[in-house]
Amino acid sequence: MALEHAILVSLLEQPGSGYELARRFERSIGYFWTATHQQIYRVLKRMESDGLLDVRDVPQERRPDKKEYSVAAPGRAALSGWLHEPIEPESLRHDLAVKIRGAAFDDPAALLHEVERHHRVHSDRLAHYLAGELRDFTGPGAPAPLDAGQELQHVVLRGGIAYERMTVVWLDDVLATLRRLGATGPHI
Amino acid sequence: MALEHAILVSLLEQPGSGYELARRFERSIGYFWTATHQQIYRVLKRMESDGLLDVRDVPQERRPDKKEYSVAAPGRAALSGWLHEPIEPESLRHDLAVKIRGAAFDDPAALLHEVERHHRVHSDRLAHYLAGELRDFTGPGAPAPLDAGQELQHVVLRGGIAYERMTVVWLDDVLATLRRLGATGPHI
DNA sequence: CGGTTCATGTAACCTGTTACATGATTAA
DNA sequence: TTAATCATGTAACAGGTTACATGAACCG
Repeated sequence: MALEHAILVSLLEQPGSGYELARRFERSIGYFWTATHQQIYRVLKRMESDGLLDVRDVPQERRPDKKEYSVAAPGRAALSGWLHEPIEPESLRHDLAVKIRGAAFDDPAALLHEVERHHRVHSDRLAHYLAGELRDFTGPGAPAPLDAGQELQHVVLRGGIAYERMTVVWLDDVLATLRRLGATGPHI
Repeated sequence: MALEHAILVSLLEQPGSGYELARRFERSIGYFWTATHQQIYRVLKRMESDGLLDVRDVPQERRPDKKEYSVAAPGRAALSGWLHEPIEPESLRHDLAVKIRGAAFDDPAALLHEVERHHRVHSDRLAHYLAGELRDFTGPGAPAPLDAGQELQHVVLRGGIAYERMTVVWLDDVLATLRRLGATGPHI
């Protein structure tokens, strides 16, 4: 149930509404955990009724009112407990790899456009992460020295950067392989 | 519904029983898509009743009989259709990154053992993939030249190798960061 | 007048996980 | 005789996805 924990971390970093959380899950924390607003509202409700979160109604002018959630003491304890439990190292879930192996039973060259599209998406993400790193951690406007929370956010971002960089290089390899197969020969 | 497609690819590569598929999902195809036997049996049953697969009862001596599944024409068509559809580039789902960011609100040093454990698991996977590459693709006993299917399996395996290598390097970075924070200072 | 942003939700469905269950054979 | 391997499944539950729904404000 890592979504709960991701929400606890995000609300500890900064209290906010379901809507705001949904947007954070599109960037920042969303770099390594995704969730839709439907999921978030459902889980927030449960966490509140379980006493992990506090809610505060915030009336706003010219905007709909919002509910601002923050972490209650039992929520903090739950997070701490989870942090001390071991978790399973993740395994990949990679549709594109399934497609690439499946291409042996179809036309490998037909995958070229798809792989090129993924290549563009990952290149864009890489550029976006690098811009964020410059803005928040390594650029002239960034705080120095960083506090522990910022150091940890930075090392997680470096992981995202390493992942995207590795993926772009691998997709180049995939493209070269598909082109070679398309050029030299027939398929099954 | 990528599990269906992963099963189609695996059964095209080699027909087999639910049990055999479950074991393949622990290695080979499991490097980039995981599934348990319960899931596999459920999906096989559905795919068979949808006409995507053929079943053949195979009586065995000194072993329980098994059901050998193979891909029927509509299954092959379904795979081909999926191969020509675009899919969303994946996003990461990485609990460990959630934990690392969460460590700012707990004791960063307490995560050291957990991260070291993940480091060992990924190092082992890397060694395992490299051994497989040598055995199946680059070593003296490997077929040469490779056919299209083998080339594609190899490029997917190279992706797994790149992923594990990147992860091990990143976890070194995480360990150094956690040690630095533990050494220098108090936390929130 | 139409699209985007802010803000919240319900309902149905599909997928994935965990626990339980059976039963034969083979190796230590 | 105990554990592991081969082989198949059911049931309950948790988690994730997709579609539908509402409504104000603001920008062009």
